[in-house]
Formats: sequence, structure tokens, C-alpha cells
Amino acid sequence: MTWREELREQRRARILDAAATVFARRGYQRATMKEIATEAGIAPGTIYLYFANKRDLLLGIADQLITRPVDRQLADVASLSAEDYVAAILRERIRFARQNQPFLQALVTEIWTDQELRVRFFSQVIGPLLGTGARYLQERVAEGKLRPCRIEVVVPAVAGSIVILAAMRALLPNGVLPKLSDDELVDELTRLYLYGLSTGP
Amino acid sequence: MTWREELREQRRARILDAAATVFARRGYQRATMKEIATEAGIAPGTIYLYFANKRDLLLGIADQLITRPVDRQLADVASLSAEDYVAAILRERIRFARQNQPFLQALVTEIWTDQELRVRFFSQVIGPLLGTGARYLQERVAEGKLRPCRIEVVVPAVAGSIVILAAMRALLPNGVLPKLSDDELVDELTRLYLYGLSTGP
Amino acid sequence: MTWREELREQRRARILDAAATVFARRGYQRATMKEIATEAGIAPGTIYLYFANKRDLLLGIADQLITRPVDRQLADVASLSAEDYVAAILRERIRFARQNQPFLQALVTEIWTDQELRVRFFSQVIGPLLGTGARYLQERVAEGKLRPCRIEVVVPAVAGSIVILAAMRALLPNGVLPKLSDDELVDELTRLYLYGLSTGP
Amino acid sequence: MTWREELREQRRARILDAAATVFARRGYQRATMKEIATEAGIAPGTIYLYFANKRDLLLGIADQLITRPVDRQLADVASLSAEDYVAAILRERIRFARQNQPFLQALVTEIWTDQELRVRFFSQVIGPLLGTGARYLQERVAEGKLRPCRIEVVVPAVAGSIVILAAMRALLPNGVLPKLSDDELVDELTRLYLYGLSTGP
DNA sequence: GATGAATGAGTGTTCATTCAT
DNA sequence: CATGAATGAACACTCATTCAT
Repeated sequence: MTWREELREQRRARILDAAATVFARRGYQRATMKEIATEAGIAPGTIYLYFANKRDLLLGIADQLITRPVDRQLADVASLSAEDYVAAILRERIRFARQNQPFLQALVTEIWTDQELRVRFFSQVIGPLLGTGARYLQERVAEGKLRPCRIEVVVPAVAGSIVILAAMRALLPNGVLPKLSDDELVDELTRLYLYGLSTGP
Repeated sequence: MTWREELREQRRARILDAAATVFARRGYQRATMKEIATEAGIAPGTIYLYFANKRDLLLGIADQLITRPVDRQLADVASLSAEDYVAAILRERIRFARQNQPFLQALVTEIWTDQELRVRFFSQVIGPLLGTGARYLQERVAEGKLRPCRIEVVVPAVAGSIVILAAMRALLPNGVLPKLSDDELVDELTRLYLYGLSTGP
Repeated sequence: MTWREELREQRRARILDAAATVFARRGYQRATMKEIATEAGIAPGTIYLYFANKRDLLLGIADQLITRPVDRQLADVASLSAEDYVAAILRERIRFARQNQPFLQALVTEIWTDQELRVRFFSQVIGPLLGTGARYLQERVAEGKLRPCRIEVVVPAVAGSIVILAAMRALLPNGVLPKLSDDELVDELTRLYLYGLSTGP
Repeated sequence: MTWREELREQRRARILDAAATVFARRGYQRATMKEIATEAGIAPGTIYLYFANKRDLLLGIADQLITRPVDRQLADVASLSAEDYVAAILRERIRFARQNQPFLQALVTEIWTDQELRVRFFSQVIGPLLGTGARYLQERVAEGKLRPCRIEVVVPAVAGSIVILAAMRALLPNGVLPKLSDDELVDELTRLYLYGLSTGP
């Protein structure tokens, strides 16, 4: 990449960060291009040198979230015990949610009303996430390490748990929720999803 | 309540229904007072005789969602087996989500950015829902019917599963998700949350 | 027409007049909706209750110019002498140009670049004007009162004379052009187009 | 002129040509400096090394149109017959319109609203054109070759014919107007303006 | 001299809200 | 009480112009 292209890419990323921050703060509709520009430290018109329009910013944020590195990382843990394995998945998901929090929150207000954004988000983020989950679950079941189950229910259920727990942490004022370390959270969920709530065998 | 007040209350409810429908369809920001008025079969100006402004409609929708009937219903099932009991909770939550779908979807876009709305929603809807869940879980654990666990993790996790599954059903185009009856869904979740995914005892 | 519709029609006409005035003064592109609103004595937003957008104002002005009454008026003069007849045509054209001067001038800046406006203008204004001219010329030639000629050249030529003379009067600062009454102008043009410039028979 | 100045003059002319082309295509207001720069094969900023601003380009185009060569050419035909003489004038005007079509069309949208441009255009283009026409007409009348007439009416009338015929050719889609060679056009106009439309002597 | 990225003032349009009828 | 025409503040986007490289 030439020096010129690199600078351009940096500027673009900077604008995208600013947009995610403002979208997360105000929601997509209430966010103004002026506020995004201020957040990025540039003039409003400059944004349009990098993005066609406001909505293109939103789609750019969605594109940023492509979940490639997940598969590679999880591949390393294929030989772990069931406990460690489920815990690894959960930990990875929590990390992803935390790292991309402003980007995810920037999208969430428009996901419900914007068809194209929803399709992109599902095909680029949710789909791959559920996909890897489903694939590994299937393999473990085939190996006999986990019991047979309806994957199309279990995988979204597990994912949903994390999403809601992450959302509650992000949205609720501090102190409402009891503080819990990530490890404790992961432990508890691992136990829940491996052994359930029934009283022993 | 006088005859006058009753009529007024009916009109108010009618407007609130219309607002929920339009908010669910377009999202709060894109919804126009004109469209809401048309949906309610009245003139735009009339809305302001019942609500102070657009946002007041949203808060009114949140107030509408108070989760009263839940407790009563669940009280009747206190003597059931663990399976039937968990299934009953899940079934009740699904019913609630389906019945109030436009109201819930109307709120969802603004929950993330509107502090007051969020507080109202959590204190009136989410809080009570989690509260009843927590209370019953606690009682069952005390009775020895379920194992001890971190309630503040388990209850949101279960609730989150349902929310995400409901959201996916509502948002994704038909055919993407395998069709599943409510009973099958409830069965699978009951099994998951009672016995987990591990292979046998 | 009901009282409501009449009021609406009046308002619409008032806005159209204001738009024509401002377009004539500034040209279509430089004219702002705010200035048009001020000229009409209303708020900017009100314009949009009567016209979809700025361009719709321009098309509305073009529609205003439909040249229906011309035929009827000229029909009365079918029995006149050649002199009186040509003079009548010329006088009618000058009257039309003068009466609709702001409307015509409002259109002229955009005619050159706006395909649809051009088509409307030609089919509704220029076409009919040239059409009646051509028809009467043809009849007079058939009657032997005027000599055979290429109508598609002569009619636009005559029309063009009037347009340019009207434009020069409208655009040039007073005093540059020698003052000339309409009658003198019509006399001179009649002589020109009936007998030409050659020195007698 | 030094080598430096010559190069600069060439560059200036190149920009002026590009500007005329783009102004003719889009109209002055819709034309962007970027498009003009692209048309000229340079960067937008470079234009400002040769012209103070966008409007200066327009004035530059008007200045380009000075009608010098006309007089010289017509001087050679002073001894022709009336027919040939009028035909020569007409032919020269048509040639001028055709040769400078983009330049003329570039000016036309702004002539109506820009006082200074209008003055320049009239003093440098229209004025001289009408002036030569008037002078020669006067001389011919003095010689007794043409009849006495109001020159301030006849000359603009003749000029207007050509302008309108040229504009109709330029603006209307092909096929609407019957095709006519320049010679046929000139013949017909010559006949019209020398002998008029009346039947016989 | 030439470049083209950055600027920011300016505009068409929307829509929540008001108020005369 | 109900209406809906009128309002005008707010905002996305454009583009002439500047200036650091």
C-alpha cells in the first residue's frame, strides 16, 4: 500500500470510529454529521470524501465487524475437555462483544428498521458466529462428547444469553447488577449449559 | 370512572395502539405523527389532546407493558414437576413476547439511547420478569428441586435465550430459520436448562 | 368548487406568482425557497403543502402558460385584410409576451438544461403558438392572399423577431433602445413581413 | 510575447474551452469546477491560477466572443446585388452561431440574471453584430438599393429570426424539425426579408 | 507552478407542534 | 372537543475556494 493510500485508510478508520461512538451515544437517527465530524476532529464536508452518505457510515461500521479470526482461534482448542471447550467459546464471545461494543451498539438501533443493514449484519456477524458455534457443537456431538440436541435452538439460546448479559452490563447504571468477573460469569454459564439446573444425576 | 373519562381512556388506548404499530413498523424516529394519526383514524392535532408530545407516546407504550398477569398464572403451577414448571415459565414468556410484539418492538429502537425510557422499561417490564423468575428459581432451589446456582446469571441467561429466539423469528425473512412449533421450542429449552448438554450422568 | 378548494387554489396561485417573480429575478438555481416564501408572505414549509419540490414550482409555472385562448381570438379576424391580419397576430403575440413576462422569464434560464421542462414548454407554449401561426399562414396562402413559402422557416422567423425584441426590451437598461410604441412596432414589422425591404415593384 | 506568456495563454484558452463545454452541457450553475477541471485535464486548484473564480470563467467566455472578423468579411461584398448581399449577411451570422455554439450556449443561462455579464455580452457581441447590420442597411438605403425603414426594428428582427431558428435546432430533438440545408434556409429568409409575404407587386 | 484534500457556508426538504376555525 | 393548515427549526449534503505539500 502506498503512503497515500495508508493515510487515506487511517482517516477512514478514524471517521468510522467517530461515527460508531456518536451512533452508540445518540442512536443513528439522532446523530448528526456535524457531531460525527467534531468527534473525528474534521469538518463535516470531509466525511463525504470517504463515505457517500450517512447511511454508508452505518454500513461501513457493519462491514468492520466481519468475524474472521474466530475460527482460527477456536481451532486451537479442539482437543480440550468439554468444560474447557465451552468456556473457551463463551470467553471468546464475551471478548468480541466487549471489544466491538461501540460498533455493535451503533448498529443496534437501526437493525430493526433497515432491511439491508439487517441482512449485512446477519450474514457478516451473526451468521458466522452462529455458524462456528453450530459446527463445533455438531462435531462434539458426533464425537460423543456432547449429547444430541436441536442445534438451531441451542446455539442461538447460548448466544442470546451472552448478548443479553452484555447488553444489561452496557445499559444499566452501575450498581444495579451485582459485579461479576468474566471468569465467574463463564464458569456459571459453562455449568448451566453443560449440566443444566436439575439436581444431579 | 365517569362516562366522559371512559371515552377518553378508550381514545387514548386507541392512539397508543396505533403508535405502537407505526413505531414497530418504522422505528420511533422514522414514524411521523401524521402516520400515527392516520393509523388511529384521527387528525394529527388530536393526538396532542391526549399526549404531550411524540416521546410521551413512547413512554406511554412502556407504561402499557406492566407485567401484572404473570405472577398470578405462575402461582397456579407451583406444585408441578421441575420439567413442567420450567416449561410453564418458558411458555408464559413466549406468550407475553408474542402478545405484546408491536409494543416491545416499538420500544426496542429507543431503549439504547433514551435513559428515561430504559429505566421505565427495566423497572416495569424487565425487572418484574426477572424478579418473578428469580423468586421462583430461589424457592425451587430451597425446596431441593433445582441445584444451587448464581441466580443473577442464570435468570438473565434464560430470558436472553427467549428474547434472541423471538427477535430472530421476528426479524429474519421466513425460511431462513427452520420452522419449529412453540412446544418443540419449549421442550428443547427445558431439556437444555434442566439437564445441559453433557452426555448422561 | 367548494370554499375550501377555492382558498387552496388562490394560495397555490399566490405561491406560483411569487416563484415566478423570484425565478425571474434570480434565475431558477439561485432562487431559494426561503426567498420565494418571503415573497409570497408565508413560511418556507408551507410551499411544500402545495408543491412537491422546487422543480415542481417550475413545472407549475410552465403549466400556467398554456396558450388556449389564442385560437379563439384570432378566429374573429379571419376576414381582415392581409395588413390588418398580420398586425393582429403580432399584436396578440406581444400582448401574450408582456402579460406573462415574469412567467416566461422564470422558465428561460432552465429551458436550456432541463429536458422535461423544455419538452413541456415546447408542447404547451411554443408548439401551439407556432401551430396557430402556421395554420393561418397556410389558409391565407391557399386563399391566395399571401404568397407560397416555407412555413417551417417563416413562422419561427416571425416569432423569433418578437421574442428577441421583447427580450431586449426586458433586459436592456432603459434608454439604450429607442422608445417605440407597440403600434409603431407592429406597423414596422407588418410592413417588413408583408413587403420586405426591397425597393418597390 | 515571451515563451512563458504564450504557454500561459494556451493553458488559459484550454480552460476556457473546457468551461464553455461544461457550461453548455450543464448550465452555469450546475457545472462544477471539478468537472471543468476534468474536462481540461487538470486539477481543480489549477483553474484558480488562471481565473479568479467561477464567474470569471463566464466573463472570460463572453470576452472570447468579440465579433471582429465580421466587418472585414462583409466589406468584400459591398458591391453585390441586394439578394446576394442579404444572403451573405445571413450566412455569416449562421456561421458565427455554429462556430461559437458552446460559447453562446454557455452564456445564455446566465445572461438573464447577471447584469454585468449581460452588459458585456451586449457590448461585445450583440451590439457589434447589430451595429454592422445597421450600418450596412443604412448605406444600402442611402444608395437606394433598399427601401427606408426603422432600422432599430428591422435589424433586431432579422437577427432574432436567426437566433430562434438556431436555438430550435440546438434544443429540439432530431426529427421534430424538418431538415433544411443552410442554403435553403438562407434562400427562404432572403426572400422573406427582401420581398415579404404579400402576393406579387 | 500544480495539486487535490480539506473546508464550511448555504439550501432543499421534513415533520413535530401549534392554534384559528 | 376535533381539526388540519401553517409554522420554522433542524439536518444531510454540495461544491466553490483555499493552501500545505
